[in-house]
Amino acid sequence: MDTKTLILGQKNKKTWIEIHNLKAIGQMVRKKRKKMGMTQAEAAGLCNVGARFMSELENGKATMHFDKIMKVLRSFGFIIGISERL
Amino acid sequence: MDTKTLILGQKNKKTWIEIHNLKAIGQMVRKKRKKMGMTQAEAAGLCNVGARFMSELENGKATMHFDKIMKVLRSFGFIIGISERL
DNA sequence: CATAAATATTCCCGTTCGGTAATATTCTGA
DNA sequence: TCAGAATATTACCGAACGGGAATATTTATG
Repeated sequence: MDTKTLILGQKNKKTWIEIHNLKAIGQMVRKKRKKMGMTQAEAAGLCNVGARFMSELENGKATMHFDKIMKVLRSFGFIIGISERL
Repeated sequence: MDTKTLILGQKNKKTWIEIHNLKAIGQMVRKKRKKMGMTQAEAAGLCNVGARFMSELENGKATMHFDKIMKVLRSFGFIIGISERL
Protein backbone atom coordinates (compact mmCIF):
# COMPACT_ATOMS: atom_id res chain seq x y z
CA MET A 1 0.00 0.00 0.00
CA ASP A 2 2.92 2.30 0.63
CA THR A 3 4.19 1.88 -2.89
CA LYS A 4 0.78 2.55 -4.20
CA THR A 5 0.33 5.76 -2.31
CA LEU A 6 3.74 6.95 -3.48
CA ILE A 7 2.96 6.18 -7.09
CA LEU A 8 -0.20 8.19 -6.87
CA GLY A 9 1.26 10.92 -4.78
CA GLN A 10 -1.38 10.26 -2.18
CA LYS A 11 0.79 10.12 0.86
CA ASN A 12 -2.03 11.37 3.03
CA LYS A 13 -4.70 8.91 1.98
CA LYS A 14 -7.26 8.21 4.66
CA THR A 15 -7.78 4.67 5.84
CA TRP A 16 -11.40 3.86 6.49
CA ILE A 17 -12.51 1.21 8.91
CA GLU A 18 -15.93 -0.20 8.23
CA ILE A 19 -18.19 -0.11 11.25
CA HIS A 20 -20.95 -2.65 11.82
CA ASN A 21 -22.19 -1.72 15.22
CA LEU A 22 -21.67 0.63 18.08
CA LYS A 23 -19.51 -1.86 19.89
CA ALA A 24 -16.82 -1.36 17.30
CA ILE A 25 -16.99 2.39 17.72
CA GLY A 26 -16.81 2.04 21.46
CA GLN A 27 -13.67 -0.02 21.17
CA MET A 28 -12.03 2.55 18.94
CA VAL A 29 -12.93 5.34 21.29
CA ARG A 30 -11.53 3.48 24.30
CA LYS A 31 -8.34 2.61 22.50
CA LYS A 32 -7.82 6.23 21.45
CA ARG A 33 -8.61 7.52 24.91
CA LYS A 34 -6.02 5.23 26.48
CA LYS A 35 -3.54 6.21 23.83
CA MET A 36 -4.09 9.80 24.83
CA GLY A 37 -3.53 8.79 28.43
CA MET A 38 -6.85 9.99 29.73
CA THR A 39 -9.41 8.61 32.14
CA GLN A 40 -13.02 8.38 31.09
CA ALA A 41 -13.78 11.31 33.37
CA GLU A 42 -11.15 13.49 31.72
CA ALA A 43 -12.28 12.48 28.27
CA ALA A 44 -15.88 13.21 29.17
CA GLY A 45 -14.83 16.70 30.21
CA LEU A 46 -12.92 17.18 26.97
CA CYS A 47 -15.92 16.16 24.92
CA ASN A 48 -18.41 17.99 27.12
CA VAL A 49 -20.46 14.90 27.87
CA GLY A 50 -21.18 13.13 31.14
CA ALA A 51 -19.05 10.35 32.58
CA ARG A 52 -21.92 8.00 32.29
CA PHE A 53 -22.20 8.66 28.55
CA MET A 54 -18.54 8.00 28.00
CA SER A 55 -18.69 4.73 29.88
CA GLU A 56 -21.76 3.57 27.99
CA LEU A 57 -20.32 4.64 24.65
CA GLU A 58 -17.10 2.73 25.22
CA ASN A 59 -19.14 -0.30 26.15
CA GLY A 60 -21.07 -0.08 22.92
CA LYS A 61 -24.54 0.84 24.06
CA ALA A 62 -26.52 0.87 20.83
CA THR A 63 -29.27 3.38 21.49
CA MET A 64 -27.29 6.53 22.02
CA HIS A 65 -27.92 9.81 20.28
CA PHE A 66 -26.10 10.14 17.03
CA ASP A 67 -25.13 13.75 17.58
CA LYS A 68 -23.44 13.04 20.89
CA ILE A 69 -21.52 10.13 19.47
CA MET A 70 -20.37 12.34 16.68
CA LYS A 71 -19.29 14.94 19.15
CA VAL A 72 -17.03 12.50 20.95
CA LEU A 73 -15.60 11.11 17.74
CA ARG A 74 -14.79 14.56 16.50
CA SER A 75 -13.15 15.54 19.78
CA PHE A 76 -10.99 12.43 19.47
CA GLY A 77 -9.93 13.31 15.95
CA PHE A 78 -12.09 10.78 14.17
CA ILE A 79 -14.27 11.41 11.14
CA ILE A 80 -17.31 9.50 9.96
CA GLY A 81 -17.81 8.49 6.38
CA ILE A 82 -20.56 6.88 4.36
CA SER A 83 -20.04 4.71 1.36
CA GLU A 84 -22.14 2.42 -0.75
CA ARG A 85 -21.79 -1.29 -0.52
CA LEU A 86 -20.29 -2.71 -3.69
CA MET B 1 -9.41 9.10 -10.49
CA ASP B 2 -10.45 6.65 -13.14
CA THR B 3 -6.91 6.31 -14.40
CA LYS B 4 -5.71 5.80 -10.91
CA THR B 5 -8.09 3.01 -10.15
CA LEU B 6 -7.17 1.30 -13.39
CA ILE B 7 -3.46 1.55 -12.70
CA LEU B 8 -3.95 -0.07 -9.36
CA GLY B 9 -6.45 -2.58 -10.56
CA GLN B 10 -8.82 -1.36 -7.94
CA LYS B 11 -11.87 -1.01 -10.07
CA ASN B 12 -14.12 -1.65 -7.08
CA LYS B 13 -12.62 0.87 -4.71
CA LYS B 14 -15.11 2.36 -2.32
CA THR B 15 -15.70 6.07 -2.35
CA TRP B 16 -16.18 7.53 1.08
CA ILE B 17 -18.15 10.67 1.72
CA GLU B 18 -17.20 12.46 4.86
CA ILE B 19 -20.17 13.23 7.06
CA HIS B 20 -20.31 16.25 9.36
CA ASN B 21 -23.83 16.10 10.64
CA LEU B 22 -27.03 14.20 10.47
CA LYS B 23 -28.43 16.54 7.89
CA ALA B 24 -25.96 15.20 5.37
CA ILE B 25 -27.00 11.65 6.13
CA GLY B 26 -30.63 12.57 5.81
CA GLN B 27 -30.01 14.01 2.37
CA MET B 28 -28.24 10.89 1.23
CA VAL B 29 -31.02 8.70 2.52
CA ARG B 30 -33.69 10.75 0.76
CA LYS B 31 -31.79 10.79 -2.48
CA LYS B 32 -31.34 7.03 -2.39
CA ARG B 33 -34.95 6.43 -1.49
CA LYS B 34 -36.15 8.50 -4.43
CA LYS B 35 -33.71 6.71 -6.66
CA MET B 36 -35.27 3.45 -5.54
CA GLY B 37 -38.67 4.92 -6.35
CA MET B 38 -40.12 4.52 -2.90
CA THR B 39 -42.26 6.69 -0.67
CA GLN B 40 -41.17 7.32 2.88
CA ALA B 41 -43.88 4.97 4.07
CA GLU B 42 -42.64 2.17 1.86
CA ALA B 43 -39.06 2.77 2.88
CA ALA B 44 -40.05 2.79 6.53
CA GLY B 45 -41.63 -0.61 6.04
CA LEU B 46 -38.54 -1.92 4.31
CA CYS B 47 -36.33 -0.75 7.13
CA ASN B 48 -38.78 -1.77 9.83
CA VAL B 49 -39.01 1.70 11.35
CA GLY B 50 -41.93 4.08 11.71
CA ALA B 51 -42.92 6.64 9.11
CA ARG B 52 -42.25 9.36 11.59
CA PHE B 53 -38.69 8.16 12.04
CA MET B 54 -38.04 8.11 8.34
CA SER B 55 -39.35 11.62 7.92
CA GLU B 56 -37.29 12.94 10.79
CA LEU B 57 -34.18 11.13 9.60
CA GLU B 58 -34.44 12.56 6.13
CA ASN B 59 -34.85 15.98 7.63
CA GLY B 60 -31.70 15.58 9.65
CA LYS B 61 -32.95 15.43 13.20
CA ALA B 62 -29.78 15.22 15.27
CA THR B 63 -30.86 13.33 18.36
CA MET B 64 -31.84 10.01 16.85
CA HIS B 65 -30.66 6.66 18.05
CA PHE B 66 -27.52 5.49 16.38
CA ASP B 67 -28.68 1.91 15.98
CA LYS B 68 -31.83 2.86 14.12
CA ILE B 69 -29.95 5.17 11.78
CA MET B 70 -27.56 2.36 11.08
CA LYS B 71 -30.43 0.06 10.39
CA VAL B 72 -31.82 2.35 7.72
CA LEU B 73 -28.44 2.97 6.15
CA ARG B 74 -27.78 -0.74 5.94
CA SER B 75 -31.18 -1.43 4.42
CA PHE B 76 -30.38 1.18 1.78
CA GLY B 77 -27.06 -0.40 0.97
CA PHE B 78 -24.86 2.11 2.72
CA ILE B 79 -21.98 1.38 5.02
CA ILE B 80 -20.47 3.52 7.74
CA GLY B 81 -16.78 4.02 8.16
CA ILE B 82 -14.50 5.70 10.64
CA SER B 83 -11.20 7.26 9.85
CA GLU B 84 -8.73 9.48 11.60
CA ARG B 85 -8.33 13.08 10.67
CA LEU B 86 -5.04 13.70 9.02
C1' DC C 1 -55.92 24.38 -11.82
C1' DA C 2 -58.03 20.82 -8.82
C1' DT C 3 -57.11 16.90 -6.56
C1' DA C 4 -54.69 12.97 -4.98
C1' DA C 5 -50.46 11.58 -3.10
C1' DA C 6 -46.68 12.39 -0.26
C1' DT C 7 -44.60 14.46 3.53
C1' DA C 8 -44.29 17.10 7.81
C1' DT C 9 -46.13 17.92 12.16
C1' DT C 10 -48.97 17.18 16.17
C1' DC C 11 -51.07 14.22 19.69
C1' DC C 12 -50.98 10.53 23.08
C1' DC C 13 -48.28 7.60 25.55
C1' DG C 14 -44.84 4.27 27.22
C1' DT C 15 -40.14 3.87 27.40
C1' DT C 16 -35.59 5.37 27.94
C1' DC C 17 -31.69 8.73 27.34
C1' DG C 18 -28.33 11.08 29.92
C1' DG C 19 -26.75 14.48 33.73
C1' DT C 20 -25.32 14.09 38.38
C1' DA C 21 -24.30 11.80 42.46
C1' DA C 22 -23.72 7.70 44.98
C1' DT C 23 -22.30 3.10 45.22
C1' DA C 24 -20.50 -1.36 43.64
C1' DT C 25 -17.07 -3.56 41.09
C1' DT C 26 -12.86 -4.00 38.64
C1' DC C 27 -8.24 -2.69 37.50
C1' DT C 28 -3.54 -1.21 38.45
C1' DG C 29 0.82 -0.48 40.35
C1' DA C 30 3.88 -0.67 44.20
C1' DT D 1 -1.36 -8.69 48.12
C1' DC D 2 -3.71 -4.53 48.94
C1' DA D 3 -5.01 0.34 48.70
C1' DG D 4 -6.24 3.66 45.63
C1' DA D 5 -7.71 4.77 41.04
C1' DA D 6 -10.71 3.85 37.40
C1' DT D 7 -14.81 2.13 35.63
C1' DA D 8 -19.45 0.19 35.68
C1' DT D 9 -23.84 0.39 37.56
C1' DT D 10 -27.69 2.22 40.17
C1' DA D 11 -30.90 5.87 41.75
C1' DC D 12 -33.46 10.02 40.84
C1' DC D 13 -35.41 12.92 37.62
C1' DG D 14 -36.57 15.91 33.63
C1' DA D 15 -36.38 15.73 28.81
C1' DA D 16 -37.35 13.56 24.75
C1' DC D 17 -37.39 9.41 21.47
C1' DG D 18 -40.38 7.00 18.49
C1' DG D 19 -44.70 4.04 17.35
C1' DG D 20 -49.09 4.77 15.52
C1' DA D 21 -52.80 7.62 14.38
C1' DA D 22 -54.64 11.95 13.09
C1' DT D 23 -54.13 16.26 10.94
C1' DA D 24 -51.87 20.06 8.47
C1' DT D 25 -49.06 21.22 4.77
C1' DT D 26 -46.61 20.55 0.60
C1' DT D 27 -45.76 18.32 -3.71
C1' DA D 28 -46.90 15.91 -7.86
C1' DT D 29 -49.94 14.82 -11.49
C1' DG D 30 -53.36 14.78 -15.11
